[in-house]
Amino acid sequence: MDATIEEVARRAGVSIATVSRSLRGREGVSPRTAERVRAIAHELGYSASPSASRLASGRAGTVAVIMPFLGRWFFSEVLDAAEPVFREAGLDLLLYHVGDRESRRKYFSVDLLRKRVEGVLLVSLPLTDAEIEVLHSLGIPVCTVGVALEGFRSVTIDDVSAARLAAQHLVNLGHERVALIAGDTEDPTLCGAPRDRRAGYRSVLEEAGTGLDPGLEARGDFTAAGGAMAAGELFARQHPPTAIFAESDEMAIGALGTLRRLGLRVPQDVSVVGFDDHPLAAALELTTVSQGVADQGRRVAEQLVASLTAGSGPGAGASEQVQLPTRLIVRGTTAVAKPAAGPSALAGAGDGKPRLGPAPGTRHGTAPGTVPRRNKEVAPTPGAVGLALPIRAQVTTQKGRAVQQ
Amino acid sequence: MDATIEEVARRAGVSIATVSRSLRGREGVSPRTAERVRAIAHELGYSASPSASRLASGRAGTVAVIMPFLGRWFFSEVLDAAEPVFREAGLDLLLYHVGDRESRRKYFSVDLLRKRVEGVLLVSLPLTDAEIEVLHSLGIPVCTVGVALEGFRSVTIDDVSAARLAAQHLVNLGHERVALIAGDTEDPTLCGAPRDRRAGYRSVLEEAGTGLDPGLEARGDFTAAGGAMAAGELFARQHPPTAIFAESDEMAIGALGTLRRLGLRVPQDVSVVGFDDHPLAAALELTTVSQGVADQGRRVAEQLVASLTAGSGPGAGASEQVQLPTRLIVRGTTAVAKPAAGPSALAGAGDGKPRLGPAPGTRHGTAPGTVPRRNKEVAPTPGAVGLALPIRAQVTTQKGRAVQQ
DNA sequence: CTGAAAGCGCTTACAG
DNA sequence: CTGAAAGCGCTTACAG
Repeated sequence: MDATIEEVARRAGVSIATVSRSLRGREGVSPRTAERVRAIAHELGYSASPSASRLASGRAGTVAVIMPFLGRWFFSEVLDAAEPVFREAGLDLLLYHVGDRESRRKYFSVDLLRKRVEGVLLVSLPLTDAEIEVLHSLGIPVCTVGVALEGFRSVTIDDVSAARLAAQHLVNLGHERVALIAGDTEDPTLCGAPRDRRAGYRSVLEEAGTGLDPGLEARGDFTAAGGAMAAGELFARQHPPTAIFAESDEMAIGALGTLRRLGLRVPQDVSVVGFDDHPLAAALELTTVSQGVADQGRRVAEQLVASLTAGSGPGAGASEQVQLPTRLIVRGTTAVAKPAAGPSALAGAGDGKPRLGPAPGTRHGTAPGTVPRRNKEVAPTPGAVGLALPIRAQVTTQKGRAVQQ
Repeated sequence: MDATIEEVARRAGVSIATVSRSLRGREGVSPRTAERVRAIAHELGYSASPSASRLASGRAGTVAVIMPFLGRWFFSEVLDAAEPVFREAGLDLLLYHVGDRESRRKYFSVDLLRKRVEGVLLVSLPLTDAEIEVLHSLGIPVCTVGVALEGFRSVTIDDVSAARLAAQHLVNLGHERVALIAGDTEDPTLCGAPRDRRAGYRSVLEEAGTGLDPGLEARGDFTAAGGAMAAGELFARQHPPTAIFAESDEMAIGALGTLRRLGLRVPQDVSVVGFDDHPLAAALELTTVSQGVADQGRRVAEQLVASLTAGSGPGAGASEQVQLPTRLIVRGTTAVAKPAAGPSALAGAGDGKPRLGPAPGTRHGTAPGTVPRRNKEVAPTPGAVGLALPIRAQVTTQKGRAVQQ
C-alpha cells in the first residue's frame, strides 16, 4: 500500500520515467506499456507522493481559500459551492481562516502562501493596500468573491442595486420611516458590502423625499444577536421606524425576534426585509433579496481554476469582474404601511428605553390578508451592470398583476 | 522574496545545515549564529519550501478535515472552532467534502490521504466497515466528532440522553402526543445521531405510557425545508401531535413556519423543541437542547493535535472517547399542554390533507403568559456518561423555583 | 517509444 | 557548535 515509484518500475520492468509518464497520462508511451504500468501501480496501491511531485514539478496542486468567518452562512455556502469545483480540477483545498489582525499579518506575509498554493480564493475580505501588494507579489492567480479588488478577477453582486431593491420595495409600500440594520460599516477592514448596501438604502430614501434620519440606522454586526440588539435600539428611539431593511437575513431574523418581544406585529405594525435568501428565510417567510450565494461560490471557483489552467496564455491575467444578478423575493414580512399609524402604534415601546423584554398581552403574527402572497414576486437587477440607477423592477404578484415599482 | 536556503547560507557564510537548524530553533547552534541567520533569512524574505521540507522530513504538516456537509450549521461551526487549534499547532488544514458515494470511495482509497496528511478529523461521518478499515490502514491518528468509531479517539455527546431531555420536557408539560421530526434514519450512511436521538425520544414516550405511534414520526433531512415538510405531514394525519421534537434547530424552525401557515399557535396549540442551540434559535426563542458544538470542534481538534505530537508515546494510540454534556434550554416555544384539547383545536388542519397554505383568520404568536420565561432553565446531562437512564434533570425557572422533571 | 541522470529544496544522521 | 553529503520521491529535459 505504501509503494514507491521505484518499486512499480522494477515490477513492471521499465524505468521510473516511464512509470511517471504512464501514470500521468503523458504522450510518448506505448499504450501497451502504459496499461501494464497502470495495472501494476494499481495492484501495488501506488500513488505518487504529493510533496515529491510538487517539489520536482514546481506545481503545488493546491489552492488556498481565505475567509474571515467560517461560521456565517454566506461563507460556508460559498465554501460548499466552491469545493466541488476544486476537487473536480484535482486541486487540494487549503483553508485559511483569517480573523484577527494578527493572523492576517501572518497569512499575508507571503510565506504562508508562496510555494504552498498556486491560486488563492479570497472570500469577502477587504484588504489594506499593503495586503493587496503582497497578493500581487505572489505572482499567482487570485480571485475574490463578495468584494472586488483592483487587478484581480472577481465574482460579486451589485450591492448598491440589491439594497435599492429592498428599500424601494418598502418605500413603494408606503413606508416613510424605513430603518437600516447595517453590518459594521465603521470597521475599515470590512468589505464593501455593508458600505454599498447602506449607500443603496440611503439613495432610495433620498429619492423618496423622506430625507435621511441617522436615528433610523443601527448596527447589527451581521449576526442574529446583533440584529436583535439593533432592532431594540431602533424602537427605543424617539421616532421608531415602520419598516426595517437588514443587510443580512441573520440580522433580519434577530430583528423579528425583538419585534415579537416588543409586541409588534409583522408585517402589520412593522415590515422587515432581509438580504441573502438564507434557507431559514424561506421557512420564516422573510421577504429578502436573493444574491445567489452558491452561484457566486461556484463561479469564482471556476474562475480561479480557469486562471490556473490558462497559465500565462492570452487574457489569463485579465481581471475579469463578473457581477451576478440579485432579486427581491417578497414573502410574508412586508405589507403596506398603515394609513397614518404614527408613534401611537408603538405605544408599548415608545418610552425611550430599549425594551427587549416581552410585552405581555401582545401578539406577533402574520395577518390573514397578507400571508397568501408568497415567493412569487421577484425582481431581477440589471446584473453585470454596476450603475446605481433607480431600479424600476418588474414585480409580479401571485394574482398575476404586473407592478412597476 | 523567493530566496532559497542556499542563498541564505551563502549570505550568512554558513552551511545550509546550520541555516536549517537555526530557523527551526534546533539545539546545537550558537545563539549568535542562529540570530544572524534568522536576521538574514528575514531580510531575504526566506521561508522554507513546504514540499521540500515535507519530502525530506517525512512530515506532512497537514491535517485533513473530512465533512459530509459544509453548508449545515453544525459542520461549519465545528470547522470554525477546530481551525484555530490547527493553525496554532502550525498545521495546514486540508478540507475534504465527501458527499456522494463516489467521492467517498475516492477519498477513502488511501491515496488521497496517505503521504498527504498526518492526521484526520472526521466530522459526523458514519462509515462502512471497509472505510474504517482504510482509515486504520493509514496508520495515522484519526479523530472523530459527532460520531464515535471503534478504535479512534472521538468527541461526542450522548445523543440518547440529550434527546430524552427534550422529550421528557414535553411529557412533563403534559403532552401526550409528542411527535418526532427525525433526520434521515433510514440511510445507513448517516451517523448515529439520528438513530440515537430517535431512541431517546422513543424511550421517553414508552416510559410515559403513552405508547409509540408511528404516525407521530416524520422525516426532515436536517434542513429547514425538510422540517417544514415533515410538520406538514404530521398535521395532515388523523391524529396530529400537540408537541414536536425536532432533531435539529433548522428542522424545528422549518416546522415553526409550517405551524404558522397552518394557523397553529406556538406554544399555545403546539409546543416545539429543537436540537443544537443554533444562533437563530435564541433569536426565535426556540426551546432547544444545546450541544456545545464549538466546544466539540475545539476539543476534537486538540485531541488530534495531541495525538500528533504525542507521537507513539504511551497512550498515544488509546482511543479516548470524550463525551460532552448537553442541556435543555427552555425558551418560548414550549408550554403546558391544553387540558383536553384534542383534535378540535386543530380543526383547521385536521381534514386529513396536508395544508401548507396559509390559514386565513388565524394567528401565530407567543402567549402573554409564556413569553417571559426565557433562557433560564437548563438541565445538564450526566456528561461523559453514556447510559440512557431516565433523566431527572434539575430545572430552574426564572422565578427561581426548582423543578424536578 | 524508452531510459539514464540531473535536479527540485530541503532535513538529517554522520563526522569532525 | 558546524559542515559535507546522502537522500527524501518524484519530474523533466536530454539522449538514444
